[in-house]
Amino acid sequence: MKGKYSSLQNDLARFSKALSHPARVQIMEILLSQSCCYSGDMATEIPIARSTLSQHLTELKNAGLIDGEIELPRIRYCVNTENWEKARILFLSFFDKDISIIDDANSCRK
Amino acid sequence: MKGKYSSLQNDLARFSKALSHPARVQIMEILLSQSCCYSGDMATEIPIARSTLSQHLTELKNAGLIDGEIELPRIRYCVNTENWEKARILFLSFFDKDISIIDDANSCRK
DNA sequence: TTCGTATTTCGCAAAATTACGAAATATAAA
DNA sequence: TTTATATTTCGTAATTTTGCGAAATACGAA
Repeated sequence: MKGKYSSLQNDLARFSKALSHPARVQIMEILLSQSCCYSGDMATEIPIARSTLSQHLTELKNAGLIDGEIELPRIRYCVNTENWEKARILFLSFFDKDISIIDDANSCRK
Repeated sequence: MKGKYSSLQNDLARFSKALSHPARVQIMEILLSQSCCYSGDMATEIPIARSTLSQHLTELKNAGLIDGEIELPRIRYCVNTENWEKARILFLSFFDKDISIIDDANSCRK
């Protein structure tokens, strides 16, 4: 009782925080729908300044949900599939107590 | 092209924000596991001051995820099942995107 | 009425978030 | 070397979040 939060609670909160801004939701939707994307291409779709977009990309990167590969002068952003799957499992088990999907995911993992 | 965010994006961000703190994740877990709960009972499990807990409960209430029924001097909190289902559907559809797209992403990676 | 209980609201402070434009960075192309 | 391009980092500001303890609130019981 009254101990620290569990690591699952912290992980779910961390991923939730990463998705707690509509710009970041849109970024993930773009990356999920078209494999990879450059920051500039997203900037034409998302209604914020490029420097602000860059900050949101950094936050998603820090949360582990995306990776950025440098192809100067551009940077190619992609979903980090391993952590995306981790987040997916966390949210599915949080919202849907039917565990079968999670067991499948675990059995496919590495 | 650079329009406002869609209502689905805003809704998902709003629910994500509600779950973006481990205390609020724990609150939802408690309420989901035992239908309803009094603030004081949660206070014995969650490692924050009662006044801070009250703030988190208010945030979850504002996000629509929980309701509070007054039974003075206590308040009985319950999951708002309608909005919980709404959030559940949003998250499930967000995370259930076709994974093959992600495989494409890997195959096109330099 | 007074006391006890449960919870919130208030007042405050520290820290984080969000946002923008300007400047810096790093490379390829001319 | 100079120029163009894509993106980030810097500097700054406004707002929000998180946290606590003290005080307020509302009721039932003594």
